[in-house]
Amino acid sequence: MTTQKRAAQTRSRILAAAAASFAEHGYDATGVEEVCRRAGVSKGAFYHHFPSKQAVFLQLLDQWLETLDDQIASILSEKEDVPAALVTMSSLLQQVFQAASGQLPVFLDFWAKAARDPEEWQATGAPFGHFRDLFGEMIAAGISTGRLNAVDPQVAAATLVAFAAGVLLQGLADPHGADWGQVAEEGVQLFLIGLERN
Amino acid sequence: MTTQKRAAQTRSRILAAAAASFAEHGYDATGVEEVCRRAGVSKGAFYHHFPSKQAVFLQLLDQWLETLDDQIASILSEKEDVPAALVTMSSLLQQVFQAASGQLPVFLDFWAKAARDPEEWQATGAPFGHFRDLFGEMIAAGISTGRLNAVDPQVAAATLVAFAAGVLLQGLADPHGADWGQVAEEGVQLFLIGLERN
Amino acid sequence: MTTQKRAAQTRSRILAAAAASFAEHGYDATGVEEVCRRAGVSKGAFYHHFPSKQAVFLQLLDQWLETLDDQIASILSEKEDVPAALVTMSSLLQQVFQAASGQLPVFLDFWAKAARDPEEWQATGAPFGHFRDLFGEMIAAGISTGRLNAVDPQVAAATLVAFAAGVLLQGLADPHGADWGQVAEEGVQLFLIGLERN
Amino acid sequence: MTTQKRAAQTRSRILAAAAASFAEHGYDATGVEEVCRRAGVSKGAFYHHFPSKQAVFLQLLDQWLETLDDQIASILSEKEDVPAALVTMSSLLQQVFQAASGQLPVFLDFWAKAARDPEEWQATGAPFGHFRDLFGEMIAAGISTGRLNAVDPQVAAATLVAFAAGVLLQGLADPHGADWGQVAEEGVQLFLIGLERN
DNA sequence: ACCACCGGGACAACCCGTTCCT
DNA sequence: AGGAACGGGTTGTCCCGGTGGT
Repeated sequence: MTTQKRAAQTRSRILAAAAASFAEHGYDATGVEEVCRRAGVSKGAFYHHFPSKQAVFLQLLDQWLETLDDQIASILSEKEDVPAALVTMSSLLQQVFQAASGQLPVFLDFWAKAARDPEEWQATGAPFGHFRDLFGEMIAAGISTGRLNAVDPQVAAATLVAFAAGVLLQGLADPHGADWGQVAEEGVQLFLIGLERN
Repeated sequence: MTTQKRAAQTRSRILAAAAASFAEHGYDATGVEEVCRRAGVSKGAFYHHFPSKQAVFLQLLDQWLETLDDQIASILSEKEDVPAALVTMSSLLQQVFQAASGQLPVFLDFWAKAARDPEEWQATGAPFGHFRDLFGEMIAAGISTGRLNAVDPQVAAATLVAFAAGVLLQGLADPHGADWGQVAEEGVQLFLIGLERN
Repeated sequence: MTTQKRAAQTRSRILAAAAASFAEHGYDATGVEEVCRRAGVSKGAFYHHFPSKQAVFLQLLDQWLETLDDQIASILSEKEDVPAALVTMSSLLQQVFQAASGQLPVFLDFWAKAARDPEEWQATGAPFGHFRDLFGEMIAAGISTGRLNAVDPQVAAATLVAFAAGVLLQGLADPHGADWGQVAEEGVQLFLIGLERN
Repeated sequence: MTTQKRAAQTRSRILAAAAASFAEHGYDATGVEEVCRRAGVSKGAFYHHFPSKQAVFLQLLDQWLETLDDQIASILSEKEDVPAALVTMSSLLQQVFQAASGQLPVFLDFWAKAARDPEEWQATGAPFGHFRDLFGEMIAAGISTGRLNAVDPQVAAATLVAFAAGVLLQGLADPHGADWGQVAEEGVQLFLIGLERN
């Protein structure tokens, strides 16, 4: 039993080390050796727990997506007023940006790979579509309660997600080029004007 | 003279080969050798014309940015009606997506690097900020002509650019996950409702 | 008792799995892991029963040599007519070739190592010399009974063994390059003409 | 020109170093790094001249086969008396064994690989069949001149080659187990008795 | 000036046989 | 007997400099 615990610990140390290294230099520029050094394990241990470097990459993404999913779901469940929930979302953007700011570039690495290899996309990228659905349901709910105009919920959701992704994208490469928190908030407001009934 | 022409041709063949290779496998996964093979030149020629692989990459980006800049500027100058110009923009998105769809992933490669290494890469990335300024000016003009509400032009511009970038981003990885052309068009419409006066 | 039986079973499963794997990919190209997977045991078990991969290899060779020894000895004891026994041998060649054809390449692996590293490997390889002695005795017997010419029994035996080994060797790499069964039989006949009295 | 000469030199130094290393430790146990160290070149140079370790292996085999081919062909052309030529061959065996004794184990490495992979066999092993044909023609010639009995030339040739290969094989692993020179000579004599007319 | 080839050497990911602890 | 951990070793690829010929 102790050995299993040790194994789990080793596993998570590798994951943590990989997360840090990937965030620092990017996926490609990070060698397995560095991850091992950082985790304090041998290469043998690394390849005992993971079949490849890519496997830990995808594993990390899975973890993060799950976390993000939980955060979003909790916001959606708390608020019953749809417009207010959307505004809350905009502040989530800021949180995401600050909390995971170090790890966000890793998403870019992944995205760049996924854009070229559809298989890789489906392996882990597909859950992203889930976000669109979540927003879509939220907006559909807003429409049915009469709080929002009768737009196509899917399109509106895609618009929203696109906006959020774009804000992150720009904030990533040019953190001080604008007040991205303000942009997130006011952008959503702008969007809401077109969406809200009257 | 002939020599110079040959040289220029070699240069551009290298650039074209690099563009194709980068688009196919990504910057990191593309070897100088492959570029040379594709361009039909030797490595000696490659390093005679460019100091490094990265230099080719940045050169390519410069070219594309310039092209994009021209396209946008021409749209902005033609239309004097700001809201209509914005809608036209949304169709530009589709054009960009279809025309340069193969080369868009390269932007991601670049962005991922720029997000990490401010020094080297951001020199070329800076022009992206220029787009925001262009939009900002356009919106400011719309406000002064009374066509748009008195919002902060910079924030509104950032919002629009973010939206555009986000649409591209999603369309890149998941081309069939939604009708991105429709999203682009209707998304802009949505924002316009909030922007337009009355 | 049950424990001992289980242990013996595990041992033989490892040996069988190793035999199959070695035959398939060769000694060097076969990993201990594969053998374990195939045998359905853990690496711990493997190294509990055998001190090293090489030990398994040598053990397998021992087994096979013993088997071969028995086969040859039984043929030699049955026939009292020496020339006839030799002809029977030639059919044994075919049997060997067909029955153990999968395992013959392993002998090559062994031979290649033994040719280089006299210390470790030759201990097991030595029994091969035993075959020559067996043949030598047989031929000496044939001479003393007057059935064979008075040749040097050792040299004649070495000649026959060399011929047999050579047929196997060629048949191994080029099974369809000739009818090796025919070659074995007629080759022995040819040598017999030189050996037989009158 | 000078650079081309240097390149050719580098190439042959790599081949020589590889030959020596392979002979010493065997193909598998020899690392590319060791070959490079021995040749005094970098890995870059190695992989500039050869696409893989296996490629230099096959190249070496080609060279050796060619040499052997020449030796055999010269013997065959000098002697017009077939039986005498065969006896001369038996002394060639000794020469081969002594001259190339260091490199012979490499043949075993190759043979072991070729026995498992038919493709590899055809790449370089096929020429071995050529030897059989050479002997076959020689024996056929002997038959037509009335010096040899009317045996199947192909079978007789295969027998001869098998004998030769077997002698080498045994001499390789057990150089002092017998006087292989004597075995070669007397074995051929024995064989000739069965072959020669009257 | 332009180009071609040769060469350098660091480093990549991955896998190996084996040991140790439970 | 199970399986986690070790760490050195494998081949092959990378980007780039240097040197000489056109």
